[in-house]
Amino acid sequence: MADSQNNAAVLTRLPQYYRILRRFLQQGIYRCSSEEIAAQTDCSPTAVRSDLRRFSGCAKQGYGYHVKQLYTALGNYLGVLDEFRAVLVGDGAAAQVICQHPLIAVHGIRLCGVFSQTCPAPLPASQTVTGTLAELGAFCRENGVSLLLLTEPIPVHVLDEAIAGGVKGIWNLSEEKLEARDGVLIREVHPFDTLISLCCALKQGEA
Amino acid sequence: MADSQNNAAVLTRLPQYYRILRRFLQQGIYRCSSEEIAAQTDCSPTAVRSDLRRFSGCAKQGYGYHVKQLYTALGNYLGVLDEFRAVLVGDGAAAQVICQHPLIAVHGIRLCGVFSQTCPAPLPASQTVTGTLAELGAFCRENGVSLLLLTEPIPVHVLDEAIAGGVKGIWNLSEEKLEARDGVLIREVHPFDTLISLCCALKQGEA
DNA sequence: TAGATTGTTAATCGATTAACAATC
DNA sequence: TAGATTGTTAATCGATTAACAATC
Repeated sequence: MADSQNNAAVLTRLPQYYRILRRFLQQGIYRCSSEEIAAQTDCSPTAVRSDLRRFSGCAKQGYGYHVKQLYTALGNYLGVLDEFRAVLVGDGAAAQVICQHPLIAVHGIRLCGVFSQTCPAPLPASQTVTGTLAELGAFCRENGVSLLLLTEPIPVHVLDEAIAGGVKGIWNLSEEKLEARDGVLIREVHPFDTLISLCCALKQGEA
Repeated sequence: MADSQNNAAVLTRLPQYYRILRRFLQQGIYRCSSEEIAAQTDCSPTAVRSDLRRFSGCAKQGYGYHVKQLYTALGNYLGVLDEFRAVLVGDGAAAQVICQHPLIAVHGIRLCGVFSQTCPAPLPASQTVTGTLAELGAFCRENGVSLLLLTEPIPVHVLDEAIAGGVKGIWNLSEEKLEARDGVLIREVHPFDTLISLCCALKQGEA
């Protein structure tokens, strides 16, 4: 209701703001204006204000935004404070990289397990379980896992088991496209696409 | 000239098409329609046709697109066939993950070196040099490196040396924002933003 | 020729911004 | 009060789409 501004474009920017606010907090900045946020992004101050309108409880006219309040409100809105349980399908290197991210290392997502065709080596200093794909479905069910992070393709029947085990969202970093399924949200993620567009820009007149 | 359709939105889609066409080729599909491409993406067939208009040499009315030709033309346009030389700044795990991507493993980008505060372990079965950040600038100059892939923040003076050494584009996967510099293209990449938006969608009514 | 599918335009849709009133 | 900055609207801008002509 009245969430008319809940469009796709806004939803790509809210996580950016979240990141920027976290940096502000780390730097001891507790108050900021839409202009200061905009300077860290590609958007205009007007766009920032328009996006953050729904969090107007964290702002005062003439003063700006209360960073801590806004960070919390945003985190709450984005579901990041819910500590969703996740499982990674991928090899040890991918797991190590992903574990380092603040969203997992600090808070937001709780990475409960890492699974692969052959069981990955245990992660250093972590209580994350490792196992083979055959164990994935049961593990999801027993541990209330709702998120699946894919860095490599998995067989369809393994995916079916995970979904049967309660997985509701899939973050797919692999090259293989997943087909849509009822009741399951899928995000195909392709970071290398931006590297290609960088090459393109580099090739066309250097600037 | 007459490149009026060269807007940002199109440039985010061309790498997608490139990926999809590669998959088609792997599957032995040598001809496809705009509808078949669109089915693999979030866009409409009309959008695909409009985007690919500039490659009309690879299409025939009533027939569709010639996959091989279009793949090559796209790769050429995107600069991916130029085999830019790149250096990665990051630890061994990040390097291992990034090396596996077809853009680097197969063709497109030539990863010449991996550098970090402490020298990373050599990559398995690869001629990629490893070294410490102190060696980065000289290495870039001596090896014609034009791309810097960052998976962790680097000290400003190291970045300066790399740029002085000829780096023209930076693909920044780290959390630290880089400030703009003349003559250097920077892409800030945040794959985890999509994971956050997935959490958000998951939190709001499951669907 | 009939069928298929691109190329292209004009209309629609949605997102961004400029400007300023509201208010701290 | 004066200065700053949000909140909000109306205008602009740009991207998407529907529809169909062109043509293989």
